[in-house]
Amino acid sequence: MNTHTEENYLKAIFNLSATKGEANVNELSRQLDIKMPTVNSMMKKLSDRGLIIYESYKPVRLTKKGQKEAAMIIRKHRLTEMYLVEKMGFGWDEVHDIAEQIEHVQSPEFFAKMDELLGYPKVDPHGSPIPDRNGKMEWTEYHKLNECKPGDTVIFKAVTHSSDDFLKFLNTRELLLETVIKVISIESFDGTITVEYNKRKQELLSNIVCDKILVSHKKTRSV
Amino acid sequence: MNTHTEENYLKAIFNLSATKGEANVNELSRQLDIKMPTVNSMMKKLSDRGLIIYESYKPVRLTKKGQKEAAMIIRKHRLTEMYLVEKMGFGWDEVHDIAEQIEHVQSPEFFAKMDELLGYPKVDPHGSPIPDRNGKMEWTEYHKLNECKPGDTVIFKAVTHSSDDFLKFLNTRELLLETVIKVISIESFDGTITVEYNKRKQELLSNIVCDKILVSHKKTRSV
DNA sequence: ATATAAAGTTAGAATATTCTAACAAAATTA
DNA sequence: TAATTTTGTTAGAATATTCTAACTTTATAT
Ligand SMILES: [Mn+2]
Ligand SMILES: [Mn+2]
Ligand SMILES: [Mn+2]
Ligand SMILES: [Mn+2]
Repeated sequence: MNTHTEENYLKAIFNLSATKGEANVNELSRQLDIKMPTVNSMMKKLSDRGLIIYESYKPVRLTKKGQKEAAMIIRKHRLTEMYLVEKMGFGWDEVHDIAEQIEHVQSPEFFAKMDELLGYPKVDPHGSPIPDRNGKMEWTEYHKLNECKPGDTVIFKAVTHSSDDFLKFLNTRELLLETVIKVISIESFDGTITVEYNKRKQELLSNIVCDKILVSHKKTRSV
Repeated sequence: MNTHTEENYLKAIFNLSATKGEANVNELSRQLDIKMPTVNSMMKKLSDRGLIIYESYKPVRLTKKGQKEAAMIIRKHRLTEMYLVEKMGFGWDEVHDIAEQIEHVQSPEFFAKMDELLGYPKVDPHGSPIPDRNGKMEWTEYHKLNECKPGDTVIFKAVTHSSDDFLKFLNTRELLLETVIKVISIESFDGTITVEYNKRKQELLSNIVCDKILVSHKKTRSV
């Protein structure tokens, strides 16, 4: 079994890899708030343990084994977040820090029970996919809201960053997952987007905010 | 804040103190499965931190501060056990190991929510009292089943030891908390007790089992 | 192509937690 | 009381995780 610490490194590598397929020491250092030499040592250790591929001066990649173990921690994290929101009544902006701790609990039964009580959810409260027991997860191809065109009607499906502040901001604007959003216009000089949703008209969202919002295009899908 | 490790020591001291009011190094060593010299070092550390009173060759006692902090961990442990049983459907024999881990979660909101969802319970699934937010707990005076006399009719209120094995044994005998038990006879040579409860007649319980069962005498209480 | 900056590494040290071996004190037994 | 057992302590070492300081390699900018 991995220690609490090793699990946090694996998870960070997994998350950084999500976009680029690899993670470098410098980014891990920032992400984990741990100095580079410390990260460097841990990379050697994880490499020795067969969890990552590591060669000096190169970015690290998870091995099959590392991938699987990281996915299981992410799975526990996201199941926990979902449980906290759906079964305990927390807001989506309140669950990350708690899940950050509970993800390390060693008890397959505990997470199996959560999964069951939740009805085997596929996504967490932030729209991120929950890996299944085998570490597989379905990535639906979403678009960033700041890449949509005026006239597009889209559905809010996920956030790419889930800091408390950002989520609380979305709360104040009534912007929840599954909200149908119509893109009205985009300012050419700063990318500010004007949208409509629910009963709100002429709502302004900065480009930075829209960069963190993932949407699917509203289309009638043949079932 | 205390580390995970320090919390486990505090809890062990608290539990051992429950009976004698103090704990010695040797017992702590056995309880925690940590060698005596290690426990000895930790006693110095906890003493330096003002959590216990410690003098060489003497048993340790919790200070006010240590008492309070230990009680808060016990509170989190017992609330968790209650939540797992009442809200997630686990058996009373399945929750200790999970609670042992979740008790270390740092999130007042998380435990406050559990408490609220449970309706502010006073006891855990094993009949042990749950300390309140101030660390106070109500100890009802129960009797051991092996100290009852033939003819007594009592109510099963708590277990003093909650190992999986023991609780599973009680499950197989349909012995749950609140069961009304009638003491029929006690063998003088080995203390084996014959009892009746539910629809079971002439049920035999060893003295060792009865030593771990706490009961209250069934009496009409004026309300 | 240099020079500068950024990223990565090595060396050495600190803290936390644990252990074994050896010794000392206290309690129990004879 | 003296011998023995149990309990407790000290010393010294190992592992895990982290840091700072100094150095090296790679990437970027002039
Ligand atoms: Mn999260
Ligand atoms: Mn974590
Ligand atoms: Mn317990
Ligand atoms: Mn614990």
